[in-house]
Amino acid sequence: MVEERLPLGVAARLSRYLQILTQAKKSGKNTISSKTLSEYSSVNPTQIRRDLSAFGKFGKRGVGYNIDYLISRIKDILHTSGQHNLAIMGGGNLGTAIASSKIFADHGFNVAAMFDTDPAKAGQRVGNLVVLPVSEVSKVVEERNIIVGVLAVPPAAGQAAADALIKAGVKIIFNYSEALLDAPPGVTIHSMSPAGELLYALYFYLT
Amino acid sequence: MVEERLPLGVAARLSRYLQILTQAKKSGKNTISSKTLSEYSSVNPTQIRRDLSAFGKFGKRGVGYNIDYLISRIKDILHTSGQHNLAIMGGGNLGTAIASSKIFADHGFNVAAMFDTDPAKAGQRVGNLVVLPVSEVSKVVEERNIIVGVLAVPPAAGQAAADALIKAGVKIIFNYSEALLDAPPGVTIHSMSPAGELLYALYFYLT
DNA sequence: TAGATTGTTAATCGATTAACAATC
DNA sequence: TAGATTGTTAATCGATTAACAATC
Repeated sequence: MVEERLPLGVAARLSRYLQILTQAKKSGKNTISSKTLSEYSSVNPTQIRRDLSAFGKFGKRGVGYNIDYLISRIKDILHTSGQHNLAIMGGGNLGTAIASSKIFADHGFNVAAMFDTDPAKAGQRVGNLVVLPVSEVSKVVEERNIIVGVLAVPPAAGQAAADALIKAGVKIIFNYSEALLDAPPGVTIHSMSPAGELLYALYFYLT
Repeated sequence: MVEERLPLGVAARLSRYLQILTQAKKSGKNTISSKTLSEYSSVNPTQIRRDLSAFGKFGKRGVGYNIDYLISRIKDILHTSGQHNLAIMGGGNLGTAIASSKIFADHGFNVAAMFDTDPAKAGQRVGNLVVLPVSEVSKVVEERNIIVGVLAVPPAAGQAAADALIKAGVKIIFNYSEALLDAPPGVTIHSMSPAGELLYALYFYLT
């Protein structure tokens, strides 16, 4: 079997299916149809069947897809079965909310460190974590093998926080702030854009 | 000029441009090129020029696009110039973070109410807001003309929170929890999926 | 057997990209 | 004038959709 990088759209959709399947499993389901998956993902059911059947016959006609099996197959396709460590920049409400939720843990992402520029916050506990000063980013990122940095800081502090992570060797920056960030080649910036998505949803409501 | 609903992709991209332009303006820029917009949006520059030129000649050759002008043109196209009220369900860390940020305010969304199921939280202040009990959702949604509900609750409480909003007449649910939600026709559920997006970013890092 | 749902085809539509003349 | 960037074309590729036989 030839290993080629998936088209952007396919990788994005498979990631989305994986997230939905993980939740569906939690709610006690064992199988799921392309129709149900379509309702939760806003992807056309034919498209879903096409995406999956490109890699093998994963489903059972008349029944649907076995959730556990489909999760393991998609993880294989995306090469994302492992555990990965991430660091959160910002120990405020947002950083605390992210650290406390299982949203990343469910997919093998371990919150391995939390940093804050405020000296008064250093040493405070947030769940199992102790907030560290930004001066320790480089050391900790290397020691704990952190490849993903999550920005949960005010927009004005976004670029500085990103720079500290990048300098330390982090390769993927997940930006929860609305700041526009610059990064060198080889570093991926992924910005959440809730306001943009809300504008989009509103457009279809208004028209 | 014929008023037709935009294709999904076009509306999504225009919303994204609008969000980036709003940030770029804040950083003091007056003009922006399709190349720069491309770097921040991950949309091909030719695609951006095509999206915009479908509605008129908004740019200046050799210079780029005037940011203020482009913002006002895109708002016209998306019919999103007005002010809209939203309610946040959940007065925890996430709800507080959303209420405190300007991420929605920049785009004309006003956080008009915050609710929590915890009676101990009712009456507490979060910024300019007073946390209200869930029993008041229907009354407040009507009084304050709220059309968007933002879910910032634990996954197990997601469906109940959504149901309360929908019953009250909210038409757009913006889901920050990882819960899978069911909604009747006419109600749009828009779920954030940070874990899914992170899996996607990781795939391209690993391959 | 009857009902449901997959896997697959075929046709259409929108997205992507390179290239370049027009023009600021 | 020189450099930069838009607006636009043309060609290719991927997404979308309806439809339906296969089969659980």
